[in-house]
Amino acid sequence: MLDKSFDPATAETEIYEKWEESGAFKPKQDDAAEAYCIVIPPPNVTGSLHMGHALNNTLQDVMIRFERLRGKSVLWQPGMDHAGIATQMVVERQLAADGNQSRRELGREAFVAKIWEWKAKSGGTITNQLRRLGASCDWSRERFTLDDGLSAAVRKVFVQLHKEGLIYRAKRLVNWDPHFSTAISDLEVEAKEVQGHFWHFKYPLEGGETYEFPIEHDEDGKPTKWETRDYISIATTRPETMLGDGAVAVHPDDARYAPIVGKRVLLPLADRYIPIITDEHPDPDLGSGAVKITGAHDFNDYEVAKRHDLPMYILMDEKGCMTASDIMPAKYVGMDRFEARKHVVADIDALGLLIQIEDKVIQQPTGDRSGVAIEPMLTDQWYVDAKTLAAPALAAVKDGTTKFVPDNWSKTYFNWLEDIQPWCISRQLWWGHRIPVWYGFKVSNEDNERVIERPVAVTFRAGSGRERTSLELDPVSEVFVAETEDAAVSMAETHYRKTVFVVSNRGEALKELENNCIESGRGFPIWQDEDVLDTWFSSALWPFSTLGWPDKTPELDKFYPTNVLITGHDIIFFWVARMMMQGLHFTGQVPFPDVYIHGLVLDEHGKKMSKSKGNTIDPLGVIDKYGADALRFTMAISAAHGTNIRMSNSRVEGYRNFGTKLWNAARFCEMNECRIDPDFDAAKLSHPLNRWILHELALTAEAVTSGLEKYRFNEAASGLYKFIWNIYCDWYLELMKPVLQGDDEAAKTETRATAAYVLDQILVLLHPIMPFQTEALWGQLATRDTQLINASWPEIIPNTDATKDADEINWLIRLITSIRSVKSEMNIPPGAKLPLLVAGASAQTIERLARHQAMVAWLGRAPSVEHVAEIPNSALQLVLDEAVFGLVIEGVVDLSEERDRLNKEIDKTKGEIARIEKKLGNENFVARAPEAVVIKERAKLDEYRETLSKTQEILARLG
RNA sequence: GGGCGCGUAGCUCAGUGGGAGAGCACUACAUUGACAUUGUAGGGGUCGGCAGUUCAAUCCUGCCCGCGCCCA
Repeated sequence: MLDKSFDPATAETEIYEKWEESGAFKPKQDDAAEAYCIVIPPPNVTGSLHMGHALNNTLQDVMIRFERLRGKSVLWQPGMDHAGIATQMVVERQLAADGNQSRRELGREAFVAKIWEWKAKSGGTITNQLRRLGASCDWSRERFTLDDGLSAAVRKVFVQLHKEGLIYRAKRLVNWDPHFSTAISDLEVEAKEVQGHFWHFKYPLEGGETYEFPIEHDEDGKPTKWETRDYISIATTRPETMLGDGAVAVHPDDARYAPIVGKRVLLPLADRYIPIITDEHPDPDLGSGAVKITGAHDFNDYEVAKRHDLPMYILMDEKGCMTASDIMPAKYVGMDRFEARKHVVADIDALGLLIQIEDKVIQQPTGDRSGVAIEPMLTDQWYVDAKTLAAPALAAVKDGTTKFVPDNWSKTYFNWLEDIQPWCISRQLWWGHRIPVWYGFKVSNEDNERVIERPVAVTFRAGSGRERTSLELDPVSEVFVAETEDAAVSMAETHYRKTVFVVSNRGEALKELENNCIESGRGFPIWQDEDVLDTWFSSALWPFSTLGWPDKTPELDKFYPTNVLITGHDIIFFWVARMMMQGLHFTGQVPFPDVYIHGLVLDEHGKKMSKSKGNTIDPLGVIDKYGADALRFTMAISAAHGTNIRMSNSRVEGYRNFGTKLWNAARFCEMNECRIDPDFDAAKLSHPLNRWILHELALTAEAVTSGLEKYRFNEAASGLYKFIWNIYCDWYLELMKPVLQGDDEAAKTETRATAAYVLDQILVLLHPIMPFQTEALWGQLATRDTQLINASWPEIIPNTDATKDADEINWLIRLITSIRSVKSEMNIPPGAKLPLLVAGASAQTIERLARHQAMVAWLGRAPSVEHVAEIPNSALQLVLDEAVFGLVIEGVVDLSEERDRLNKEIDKTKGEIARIEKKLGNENFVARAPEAVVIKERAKLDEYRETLSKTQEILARLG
């Protein structure tokens, strides 16, 4: 006997372990079975399950379980990425909290060892949380982006792209995060609106020159009043960068400044002269229309500086502190940039050159992890030629090889890829894939021994004095790009034609040089690039590196390309585009033909959930309270194409109740000895009730199947909800009761078997969305040697002959509903047993009434049915198709109430008739609408007219 | 400024070129046998506004109003 309800807390873990232990999550070993594969969008190793994960993984698991039930050989490939910055941050914080040495004090090797320790202990909590959700990943194949195999793939890709000229080193402006002291990608920068200021400064013209500047204008914009100025007014939101200005720019059409274009101004504080140039960039209507140009610290200015070949002065070190003492007065050196800002403003003011300070809301570029203001910085970094790789990735979506679902997201994808910038892939971190590049000194050609050592061209030096190879423009390095250190050494040896040895960095190499390593015969030192690769560089390979690439593994052969990537739209740039680019380049195939983009999970007020807002809902809390199935069902039924999901406990509670409803239906079946009959044959059913429910089941199975095939999770879920609750529970089980209490043994046997069969199929159909409870029922309702997770998806073809049965049962349902409705409207207790009269019934109705008398008696509370010539006024009357029914009540009918009720019916019917008559009265409609539509309308009109006249007759007879 | 999307019942949201739907909430009634994590019945909407296409528009097109997200 089943318990009164399902207890997720005790059952779910047990069920999950059984699945996993039985090997149910591994792909079926059957060469004939079609392959189906999804790679998980790897969660971050520091991550813990949030609602976005819950949605994302529910949908993946629904597809995985669905296809597994359909008999495919299914692989859901799980794993995590190493999340360079995030992980380093977590461990650094932990070190600090525990009062340990800092990262720098520990040194690279020891620090990385600490991170591995951390990972072993607390990394990957999310994988256990995914188990709570019911995710049926093949955990035996779990991968991590820093695994040996995946790391080898990363190195191979780097080396090959470099050989092909698609990876190169360049000095460009990057987004620099001064907190983490690393470059970050555009996508890791958020524009945050903050209250800032617009500082207006005077830059005096060289030699005290003056010009006439218009200060008043007439209606046509013509200047009417001028003043004499010996300066140009500029405005800036970042005063500290003025120390690195290379010019002042004005728009070429800006007549106000025409007289002074080409002249020079004195840059205050820095005491340099800089030119006034023209460029399209300044907006004449913004501020004074004159813009200071700081090429090394602003993306727009950088472009201007390049166009005009202006000098670019690097003002800050990796921590955002002022440096470069040859450019600026010594007093600023070492100051934090915001401290320097205060001083610069004060000093300008002291010179009498501060015009005004305006309040201004500014879009502050902010590091999404660090939360500090991003500093555009001119540095040497490694870049991927993303534009070249993007071309095939764009084409594959344009020609439909890969489809976005819903399709409108392809536009987002196109917009980004069409305007893609070179992808900066180096990060100044310690946690990640070390860049497989080794450097050595350049040597002169003559003797191939004399090292050419020149000072670096641009002083960008770590505040700590630490050597930073990759950050310096270093034209004196030889570069050896290789997959392994051994390969790099042998490349270098070939190059130098001498022995080569590896040191840890350039400083070490210089020391070796001083110690005459070459002369002594020890050979040439080389050292590896100290930087690591962007985490996304490895994630981009995920769909094939996890399957074993570059080895030709059976898994790669069988499961690549994968079938679908399921993810959120915020990740189109991060994942989808990059996986497409690398997948196409290295395998020649798209990584997935479908990309399903789901919405975001919002809080109940429609706001994005975020820790800082404190409006997050913990999915594990929801699972604890309502069970994983309820959460999953909520996610699935809410996942309509193109919509976000508002999460609230009341919804989850509702779907938990749905689960309980099914549980109790199963319990009812069990109590009534509805057991699976191995010889059950759906085609041989004779009772209309059973033929009808099979028909409804087939329609549902079809709807669920096609819903899931189209990633219309909400349609699949709501189809199941309606069938299970509103058809199977509300009607089938109710209509079944009188059958089971009757004395037709054959009908009882057939009905019991049908009830059990339909319930069994329900469990299969619902399993992808509610795996735990369905598995529990599957195990408890029958003794069997299989788990539901491995059952077979129903292949039911809707029975076209069932229309007659469907009409009949639907008629029965309408009759019972009408009886209940009349009683309710007339304030008669629903339990009151009223004999039923019927007049004008057709042969079919007479037959149906006879056949289903027990059901009418039970659900309609009608102890008897009597055919009469005319329904007397002493009964409540209702019209159903051709027949009129009467409910015999005790005592006298309240005629005025009865008239009101009938009049209401009449008004309703009249409204319908008027609407259809108007339509049919339109000649154009009859002439142009499809014939079927016209016929349908005419038939409806006839029905309504019949109902109307019958109801009017009843009313007339009431007097 | 560019792109995407949204506006349908009190709330949250599906949906469709041809009779406006669900869940929750609400009202009334019911209740010892599958289920109160329930049942039955019911009220409630000019489908944001204006114009156009069409025999027919909540749905297609354009404009407007309001809102959200992404990119610059």
